[in-house]
Amino acid sequence: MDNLLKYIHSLTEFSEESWELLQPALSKKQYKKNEFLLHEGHICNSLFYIDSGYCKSYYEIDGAQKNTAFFFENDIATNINSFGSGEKSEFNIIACEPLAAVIFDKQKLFKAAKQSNEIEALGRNCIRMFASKQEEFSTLFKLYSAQDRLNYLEVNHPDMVQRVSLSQLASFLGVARETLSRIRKRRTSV
Amino acid sequence: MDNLLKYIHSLTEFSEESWELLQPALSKKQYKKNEFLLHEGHICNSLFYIDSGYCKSYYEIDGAQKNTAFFFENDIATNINSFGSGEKSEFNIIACEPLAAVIFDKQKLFKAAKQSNEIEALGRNCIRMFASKQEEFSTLFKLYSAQDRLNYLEVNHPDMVQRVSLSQLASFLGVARETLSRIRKRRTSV
DNA sequence: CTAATCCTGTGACAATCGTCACAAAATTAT
DNA sequence: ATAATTTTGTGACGATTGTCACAGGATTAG
Repeated sequence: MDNLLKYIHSLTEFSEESWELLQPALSKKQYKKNEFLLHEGHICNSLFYIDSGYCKSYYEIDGAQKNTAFFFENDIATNINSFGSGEKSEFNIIACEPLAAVIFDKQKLFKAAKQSNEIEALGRNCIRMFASKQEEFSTLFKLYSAQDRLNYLEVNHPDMVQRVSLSQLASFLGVARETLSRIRKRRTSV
Repeated sequence: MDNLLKYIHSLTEFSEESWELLQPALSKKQYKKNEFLLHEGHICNSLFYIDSGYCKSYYEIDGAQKNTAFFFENDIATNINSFGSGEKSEFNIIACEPLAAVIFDKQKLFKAAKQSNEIEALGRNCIRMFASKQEEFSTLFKLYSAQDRLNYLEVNHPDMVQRVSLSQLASFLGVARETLSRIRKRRTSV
């Protein structure tokens, strides 16, 4: 829980009392590689704080996996729409490596938030961070070419480029596997 | 303010008392066409509830406008990252038509939120809606081709396709103006 | 260690897209 | 109403991308 506490302190003011109040909403869980954190068709009632390892969200379309996000250490993974609205998730979240997460239970989190403004503020900040991240990646597609998007990731999210395989990165960047391979070749030779 | 009140009620429980408490944070403003709601380089300290008309956010890159979002009646427009973090905005928000907005002032909104859990919840819901929307459009690029993205907009956001000109829509869909014109031609002839 | 599986690179070719250029159509301003 | 401006359509052409196919390399499972 040490990493989580540090993470929380980096986001917002947080007293020891709030931390105690938050405990009932938290649980640790280990996932094996390829184990699901969230299944398509299920309702997302959790926020997943990633303590170690990483996971991805993906849609299954015509039998192919289309990756829409990667979540690493100190990220919060969730389906923000399903979590907020209670609707079924249209995508999956799956561990890409052995993964350790701290799970925030929605109901218990809301109960705790009512008892502490700091917990309330924490929740708001998590959602805001999530929104900023979505905006960032959404903007990439409108401003840049596929090649520029790869550049951007290499500069701003080098960890992602290093840890995620080319095949996995391709759908995230909105191009075919082969195209990403050729882009990389063009880039390195220049 | 009638529309705003309806909008709030559609999102969350909201007592008359909360409504009264919220008033000091609100102000109405009319914008002319091409007037800025938010300027690049400025800090975003407002949420803009769009009462009538519509606006867009865009980056200015190499002298060209790259549109990243459109906000219509009953939408909240803002730079969620700048609003939350206090950093300068990297993009502009500009009225595309004569526009009437209700502006939420950040400082006063936070003050009001401390006095009412319902206002607090409203703020959280607005951010969540914003995050969902970003996620929706971000996903489009990873799952679909340019043609499919246009299809999606026509089905799920017909108002946008109707009200926004082709040139404006193009950068939002991540393609050149000419390409969008040809995609539309292909589509209608099939 | 060996076999099976997965990942990456690459060739070929057609489809799509970006860019430049210009004309027609639509909209806006005076 | 007329002129000015903006928006849209389209041709040409080169660049980029998707798709199919296959081979070599890396990784994983047993």
